[in-house]
Amino acid sequence: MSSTGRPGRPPAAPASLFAGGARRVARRLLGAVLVSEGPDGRTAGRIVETEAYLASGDPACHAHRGPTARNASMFGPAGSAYVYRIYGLHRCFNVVTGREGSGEAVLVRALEPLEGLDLMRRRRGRDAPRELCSGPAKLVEALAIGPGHDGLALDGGAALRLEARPRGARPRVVATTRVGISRAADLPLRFYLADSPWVSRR
DNA sequence: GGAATGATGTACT
DNA sequence: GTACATCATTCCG
Repeated sequence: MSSTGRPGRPPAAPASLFAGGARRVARRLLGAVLVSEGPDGRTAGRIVETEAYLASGDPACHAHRGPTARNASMFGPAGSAYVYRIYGLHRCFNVVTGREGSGEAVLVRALEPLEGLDLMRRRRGRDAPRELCSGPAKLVEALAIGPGHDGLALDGGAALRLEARPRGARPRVVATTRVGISRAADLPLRFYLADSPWVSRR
C-alpha cells in the first residue's frame, strides 16, 4: 500500500517530465518507467533507449510536412502518446513533446523489463529476456500497446503511463545517430544508457 | 489511380 | 550479412 496519493491511484508523472523540446525530453526519459495495465495483467519496463524527432530541420520527423491523419496525435499536448504502424506489421510508441501543435516527439526504442515478464513472454512468443523489449516494435508488443493508446495522456491516470526516474539520478548517456532512417541520418538524436545491456543495438 | 516507401523483426545463408 | 513479410501512408501523375 502506498502511503501517499489516493488509494489505487499511482503517482502521476510530474509535468516537468515532458517539458522542453524532444532533444531534452529524450534524455530525461532515460531511466523513467513505462507502465501498462492490460486486460490480462500489468507490465512495466525502464526506458533505456530513445530517439528525438524535431519539429524543424528534421526531415525524418513524421510531422515534418505538417499534420496528416496518421500523425495527428503528434500535434497534441506534451505527454500524450503517438502510436503508429510501421512496415505494415509493427507499431512504434512515441511520447509527444514540445509546445502543443509543434509536432515533436520522442520514440521509445528499448526497455529494461521490470514487471510482468511472463506476460511479456506470452505476448512476444519468445523466452529470452533480451528479446522482450530490445526494439521499438518489440516493446510495443510486450506491453500490449495498440492503436487505442494513440493520443492518450501518459501523465498518470490511464492504462499506459510514465513515471519519472528518481530525482538526482545522473545516468551516463551515449548520444549517437538514429536507427533505420534515410533522411537526416547524421544527426546525433539517439540516446541510450551507456551501461545498460538492454539497448536494441550499439 | 498507381507506385514507392517505411522511426522493424525474424529467418535464413 | 541479406532477404522478406505486409500494408497504410505518402507522393506522383
